[in-house]
Amino acid sequence: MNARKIPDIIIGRLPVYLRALQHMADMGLKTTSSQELGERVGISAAQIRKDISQFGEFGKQGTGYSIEYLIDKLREILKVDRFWDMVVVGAGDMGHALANYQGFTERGFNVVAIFDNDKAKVGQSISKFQVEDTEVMIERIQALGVKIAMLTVPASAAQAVTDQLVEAGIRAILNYAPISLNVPGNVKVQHIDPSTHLQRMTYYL
Amino acid sequence: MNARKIPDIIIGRLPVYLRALQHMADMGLKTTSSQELGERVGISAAQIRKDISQFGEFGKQGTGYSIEYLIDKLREILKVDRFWDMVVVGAGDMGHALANYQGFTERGFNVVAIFDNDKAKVGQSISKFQVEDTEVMIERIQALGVKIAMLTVPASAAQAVTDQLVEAGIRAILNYAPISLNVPGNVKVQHIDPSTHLQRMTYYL
DNA sequence: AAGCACTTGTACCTAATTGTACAAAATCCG
DNA sequence: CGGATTTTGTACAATTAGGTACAAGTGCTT
Repeated sequence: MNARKIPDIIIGRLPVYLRALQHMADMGLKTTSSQELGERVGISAAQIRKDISQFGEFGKQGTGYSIEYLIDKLREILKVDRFWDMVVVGAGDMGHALANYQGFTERGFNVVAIFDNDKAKVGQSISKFQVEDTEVMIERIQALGVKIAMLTVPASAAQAVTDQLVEAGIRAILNYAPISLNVPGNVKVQHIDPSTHLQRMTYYL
Repeated sequence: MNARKIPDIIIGRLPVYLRALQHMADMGLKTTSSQELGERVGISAAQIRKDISQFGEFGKQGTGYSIEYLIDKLREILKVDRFWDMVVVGAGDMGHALANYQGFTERGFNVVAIFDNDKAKVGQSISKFQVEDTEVMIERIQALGVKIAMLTVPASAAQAVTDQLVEAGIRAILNYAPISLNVPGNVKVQHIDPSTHLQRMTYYL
């Protein structure tokens, strides 16, 4: 992997390739081509070759890519060749769903705690966790050394909680609250807002 | 709104602007500028002006934009100046969360039914709905005339269910299953996969 | 062993996207 | 009331992203 600055748009496609490759591996496939992978993910073969070649020459002419090898390389590039601990903030329906979600493990993630500011919810069991009070959130995050948070609080509380998360040392936030968050430049945010995604499609209906 | 082909990347930003504007309106603000809006959503002022100007001259020099007026225009452009009925497919944790979610109403959406293929779940109550059998899904969707679906089934079932949805006349799918879907060109898909979003951030950690 | 089919990685080209800068319009303020 | 200030919309420039095409390597088939 070279140190040249890679565009974020390329980084955004790598997890999609990785997901498709893992699916192919699960089906018992051993090799694939940019052509085949492209058809699966809906991206041109040339685009895929160019994206992958940013990081090295992982393919073989005539044969294509070894699925297992390419998976290893992509996991290394995306730094998911390890486990990342995460906290969930907000123990509503979405917080429950995320805490229960079984799909994180095979993708390199692991929920370690869930917080809420509602005293009625604190102490409740969700999956294998007990909801903890947001009052202890900063110290708990720091003690655990967690760098990733999933935010499922109401929009009205999201920015204040975000500020706390940043203070606690969180470096990546998956934001389910329907509001744009302001964070320092060294903190990454990804937004998941169903309404926003839906509105992007209604334009075409 | 002129008929010139607008790039999808611009369409994707409009819901973000709209969300921020509605937030500002809720706070009682009457006007804003591309500068202020840009700071809120993390996009350059020039970008915002250019995006908005694709659809008309909605601002006023020296003053900026009337928030209420711009909201109206964006809702019209995105076709959310009306209500869109939606179905949820998959009555797991995520299906529950979406069926219970209170945030759709104010953004132009409305869940009307929820389906699952698990007979044990059929008949169960979620929010104000009863889970229906996927066996009747196609006819129900057609009878209701629904065009939008949210897909929360396991990855292994996702493509088969998608094919059914397309057959039923669904034109937009919000896909929560961790797999790329193949659909005809007249059907839009948006993917929401927390692991994918997370992996896009771990690269930078 | 030679020819054929397949496939990568990249050089080159084109298209799309974003940034810069400013004229023109509107408001503000003393 | 007039100059200073704000802000839009857009022309133009720069940058970024994507498409095309092909040399060269690999394996398969006969």
